Parts: sequence; C-alpha cells; structure tokens
Amino acid sequence: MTPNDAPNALPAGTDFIRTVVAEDMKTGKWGGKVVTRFPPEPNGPATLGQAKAIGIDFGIAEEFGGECHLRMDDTNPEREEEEYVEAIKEDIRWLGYDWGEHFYYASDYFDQMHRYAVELIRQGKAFVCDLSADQVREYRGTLTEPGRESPYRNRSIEENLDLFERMRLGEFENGSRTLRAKIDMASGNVNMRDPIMYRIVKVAHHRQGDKWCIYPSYDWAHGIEDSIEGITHSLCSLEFQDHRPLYDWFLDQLGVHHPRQYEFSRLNLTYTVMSTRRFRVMVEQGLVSGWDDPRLSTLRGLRRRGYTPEALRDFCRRIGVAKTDSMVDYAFLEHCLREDLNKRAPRVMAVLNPLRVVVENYPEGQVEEMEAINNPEDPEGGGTRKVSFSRVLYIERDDFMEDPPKKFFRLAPGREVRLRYAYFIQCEKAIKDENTGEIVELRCTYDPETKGGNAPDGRKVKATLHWVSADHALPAEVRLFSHLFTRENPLDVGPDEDWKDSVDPNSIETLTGCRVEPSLKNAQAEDRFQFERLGYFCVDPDSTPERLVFNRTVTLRDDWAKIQSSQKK
RNA sequence: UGCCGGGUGGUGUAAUGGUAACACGCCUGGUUCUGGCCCAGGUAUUGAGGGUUCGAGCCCUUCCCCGGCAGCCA
Repeated sequence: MTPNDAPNALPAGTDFIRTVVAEDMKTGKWGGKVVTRFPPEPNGPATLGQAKAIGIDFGIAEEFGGECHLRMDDTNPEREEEEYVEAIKEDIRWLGYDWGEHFYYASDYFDQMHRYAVELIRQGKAFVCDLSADQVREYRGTLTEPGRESPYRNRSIEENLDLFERMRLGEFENGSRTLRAKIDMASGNVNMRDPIMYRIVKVAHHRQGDKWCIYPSYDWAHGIEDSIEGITHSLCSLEFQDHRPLYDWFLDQLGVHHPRQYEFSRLNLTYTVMSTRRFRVMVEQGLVSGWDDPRLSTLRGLRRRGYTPEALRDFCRRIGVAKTDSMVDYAFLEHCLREDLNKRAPRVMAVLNPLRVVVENYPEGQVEEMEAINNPEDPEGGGTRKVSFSRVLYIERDDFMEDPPKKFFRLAPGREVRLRYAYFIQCEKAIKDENTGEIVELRCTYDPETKGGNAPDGRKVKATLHWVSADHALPAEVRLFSHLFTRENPLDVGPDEDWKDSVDPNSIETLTGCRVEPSLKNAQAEDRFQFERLGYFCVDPDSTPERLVFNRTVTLRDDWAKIQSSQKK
C-alpha cells in the first residue's frame, strides 16, 4: 500500500501549507518548483514527532513533483554525534522516504556562512561583543521591558573585522566574545535584540574536526542553509514563529535567495512525550532499555514494537497539518496500526497463559492435521496451513471460568465451545491443586462429528477458542506493553512534580511460559503476526529458533474486556 | 505591562459568505469458526457579546481563554 491509495485519502491541498504551495505552483512564484527540507539535529534517532515533519516535508515535495533535502543541522559540536546521522537516515528510509542525491550537512556551509558574516560586518550590521553570557542576558531586558545596547555595539568596522578574525583564529576563550547582529534592542520580539550569530566553542566538530572554534547559531545558520540549497518552502514547527522575522532579516540583508518559512503545530500524543531531549534522559537514566525500547516513541522503538511504516505514514497524514496546539489520542495511532495489520498480518494460534486440557475421549497418540486459514482478510492470497491436533492441548486461562458471570461465552463446566479449525469440546471437570485451589487442568470430551468446526445437527456454540497441541507447540517468551506514562499528558505537572514521575515501571510485562503453534519456528525478527483473539505480535531481535521472543504490538479491539470493566463498576 | 500564534463534538481535522462534514472514541444492534474484521444506527460541535449581510464558523469590533518567546540550544 502506498500513501496515495490509502483509505480515507484527503483531497490534495487541504491544509494551509499545501494551499500555499498549490497557489505558488499556479502563479509560478518559485519557477514552478517546490523544494523542501527536513533538517534534524543529529543528537538522537528520529522520533514519532519528527515522523510528522518528515511526512509533511517529504510528502509535500512528492505530491507537487518537487524534491526534499535531508540536511543534518550540525551547528553545535557539543551535542551532535556521527552515529545519529546514520540512525536518522535509516529511520527515514524505513519510513519509506527518499532524499535521492540531496543529503547535506549544515557544516558544509560553514565557509559560506563565515563569508556572509564578514559581509554583514562590512555593512555595519554586525559587531563583536565582549559581554559575558550573563551580561548579554542582563542587557537583553525582559519580555515586557526593552533591552539596553551593548557598550561594544558601536565599534568600528575595522575593529569588528579584526576581532572577528581573531575569534576565528582561536585567540579568545570560550564565551568571551560573540558576533552579534545589530538590529533593535527595543524590539518587542526578543529574538531581534541583537541576536548572537557566532559563539566561541573550542570543541572539535564531528565532520570539520578542529577547523573551527567559532560556530554559528541556529538563527544565523538556518536561513543561509535554506538559501544555499534553494529551498522554496521552509517548514518547521510553531515555536519558530518568533524567529521568522529574524530569518527574514538576515536573508534580506544578504540579498540572497529567500525561502518562505511556514510553521505548523508539532505532534503531541497522549501517554507519551515526544522530544529527543527527554528520550535521551530516559535512556541515560535507564528508565527504558535504550533508544529502541519498544515502549518509546522513537521510530526504532515503534519498529521493534511492530509498528509498520505504512501505518505510521497513514497516521501522520490523517492527523492533518494545522497551527492549533493539539493532543492526539493514542487510540487513533492504534487504530491506524490495526487497520494496516488486519489486512496483512498472517494469523496464528498462540497461548499466552496456558491451561492444560485433556480430551479424554480422544485416542491417545493420535494426531490430526487441521487446515487453518492464514488470513481471512485475504483467504486466497493468504493460503492455508496445517495445525496439529492431539489429546492434550493448551488453551488460554482466561477462556475458562469455573463460575462464569453473565455474558461470559467461553468455556465453563458443562459448557461446549469450538476449538478453532478443530472440534467442539465440552468441559467435564476442572482439576484443582489440592493445596492452592488453583485450576491446573481441564478434563473435556470432544464430538468427533464436529471435525472442522461445524456440527452436522446444526447446533451452535457461543465461542470459538484458540489452542495449541501440547506435544507440538513451541515455547515462547512474550513481552506485553502498556503506556510508558500513566499520565495522559506527562508534561502537565505541578511545581513539585517532574515529568518522569509518571513513567510506569510496570509498563512491560514478560511472559515466559507461552506456547505457540509450530509454524512459527522459523519466524524472523520483525515478522508480524496476529495471534488469534489476542492481538498483533512482532518477533523481537532477541528471538532465536530455540527461544522465540515476541512483542505485543497492540491488542485486538476487545469487547469482552469492555463488558468486564463495566461489570466491575 | 511586551511581541507572536491559536480557539469548530470527548479527540484530531474539514467547510475559502450559502444544509457545520469526515475520522477516531464511546453507546446500540446485526453478522461471524477471532467477543477481531465487516455492516447498520446512535451520541455530541462553531469561546462570549455586538456589528455588516437576505444569509456569518468564515468579514468587522470588543472581550474572554489557551499556547510560545527573555540559550553563546535547535
């Protein structure tokens, strides 16, 4: 499935950005071209929040026949690492997007940025400031009061040129001087109060080595990066709205190609956080097992969990693009996922919490091969497989109740149910552990006439259970996950609380005694299945043929669970 | 007390002066060899006032509420 033939496709040009792009294409504003870019800072692998941006940046370029550049925004040598460059590329490729030849590093433009900076100094629009970081903050004023001009603001062009060159040469200490744009210390927009263009950071750059000891700030660098690459529509999130006047100012002073910046609201999802910064904290503090922890909303976490790139793309498209701050319901993400997995995931039978069942009237030693459909959503294409039936089976513990409440349709003493693709069985007796009272085994009888699952006399059963044959089933470990945070909005905390407070240490539950059908023997990492009646599961990279390991990606919708919880009330 | 942005069902989006729509969620019911899928139905919406207009979610106006901004981060 490609994004274009996805169900519920939105008409093109619906959101405000696509409207602008469509209009620009019509008027020929950019010569009939659209060039976007996705500019991540390589400080961690890609997140679901970034997937939204990726979907917009690459998606719009694709839809309008343009191109989207992938650009590593590596202007801060203290925070960025090469390993994340590869990680991000891999994440984007996995999502299904392609930047073609257009892979760039902001650091490749350092020379040009430096020349432009010198040009601004020559124009008298930038100056070297000797104020310390604390002093700069003081002079900047507050949100409601104007700032004061730096005492170094009126240095001569010659002196600025000299000082800036000596900054570059490494003559001054970290933080001792900056290059600042000369704009307006009284501006209501704090970003315009003589913003810093260059800071001294004597740290080697992951690509430039020790060539530089001055590094450009985001505001100075970003517009130039966009300009050099011939970007037409520079799309970013809402928090950069206040920076747009500055983006425009720099490009106007330089008189160079001037893309337009448009901002959209970033993705927020219930029961999780989205920023690389916070994920890093969780990884470093061991709150999660790593960047690919299946509970984490990193792309690699979601991937390990079993999310498909198609579902993620569909989700990103369906949440839309707007400027409203929003909080998307996690259930919607799960809906998109189930919709995709329902169509493609092969069905298999697996028992998570086994309860032994002995079919007393079934001949000892006999084995029958039952034919099972691999995917009822695609009966022909999906084909069938054989599952072994024998005298001793396992069913799910939850599928039996000794004293069932109303609306419990499954197995109970004296009750008859169907075993999927096999026979009707009736429960004769529940055997309990003498000491604990725990039910350890069920004694049942089967009706030989019901082979294949239908009774010749037309009698019906109210439930069909999944099962595995005790002698044939494979042992497996299954990891169940719930929301990483207990709070709907983890960031919505009081003054004495921390966003990490609602991290749920019980959000992972490992089941080791599971039994799965033999067809799963050669399942490979990232293979996805529907365990019938339970949910979608994905083979974890930890899995080996001897010890299969599955992650529960998402449960099936479960009406019985809803009935149960309403019965409790 | 500054600047910028935003308010449409519980949630996310649409409606470009002309019947407020779609999806998720939730609730009913049907169907079913998955209490899945599918099908049918239901639920609930323009922040407030004033104005312009035959007609306003949309235009004007006053107000209210929410978010962002005071890194040598991005």
